[in-house]
Amino acid sequence: MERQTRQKLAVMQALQTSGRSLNPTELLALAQAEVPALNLSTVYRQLKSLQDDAQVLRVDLPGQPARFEAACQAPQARGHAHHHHHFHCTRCDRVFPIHACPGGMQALAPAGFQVHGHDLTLHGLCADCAVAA
Amino acid sequence: MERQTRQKLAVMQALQTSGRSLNPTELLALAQAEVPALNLSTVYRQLKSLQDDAQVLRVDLPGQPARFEAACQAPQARGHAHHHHHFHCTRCDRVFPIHACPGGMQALAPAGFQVHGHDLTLHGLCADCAVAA
DNA sequence: ATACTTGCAAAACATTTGCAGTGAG
DNA sequence: CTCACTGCAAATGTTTTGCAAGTAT
Repeated sequence: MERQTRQKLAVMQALQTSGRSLNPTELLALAQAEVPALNLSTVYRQLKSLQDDAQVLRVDLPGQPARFEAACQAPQARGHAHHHHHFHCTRCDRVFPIHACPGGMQALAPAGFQVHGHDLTLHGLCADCAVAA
Repeated sequence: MERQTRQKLAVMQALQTSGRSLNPTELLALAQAEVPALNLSTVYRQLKSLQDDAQVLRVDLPGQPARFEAACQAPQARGHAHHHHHFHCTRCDRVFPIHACPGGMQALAPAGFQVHGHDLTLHGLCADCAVAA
């Protein structure tokens, strides 16, 4: 049986309030506003549990430590999350969701290969940083 | 001045002979056939040096430790490597190069964002594993 | 000879786990 | 009152670094 704790609440709220992908250390700092004694191990454990509940999504960008984001509110059919990609700003290091996909992935693979999924990450400047640069 | 050592030779040869992407530990095992006392630190140091020489490319798949591959022989104009992507077989865990690209990335980004590059990874079964499954 | 490289051990990160004490149901 | 959850410390896995000894040039 899964219990409702202050720690779990704090992690989920920090994720929802921020509105973007956070790494566990950033998340710890934010959630400690709510529960000062919160421990990094607990953040990791709650992230795992929240992923199982489909309340949190893990975001893995190539060559970077994992980040986590609050799952989209609208419940998708049969529990799988909305297919999306990410934009990584090389200047401010923030990550933004991209709700579009080029498609046609099977055509890129060599003959005989079966494509079951894909990950796409765009790199560049976000709107804020493009203005600042 | 950069020196020519048995260790550097062994790392480069292991990478070229294998013909695929290897992680530093796999690479160490292979290169130790040539230089038994070879140390993992040296593998990492040589990989860094070979990347600077553009003889080796780093392959970062989301959520996985880094792998490395021998750079394509044909020298590209102005020293930048041939743009390519990767296919990751979820059964045998091998990684294959994909020399195609869907393109049209700028169109996926929100207004005001500048796309400077992208990474694409396909997941599924390679030809060998598709037959076996 | 000079100074770049190596091997080893230890440090630096990211993440996980064992365990005894705490607290939600 | 129970048992899942927490905090802490220690372990794990990957990559980096300090340093004294080795070796290309």
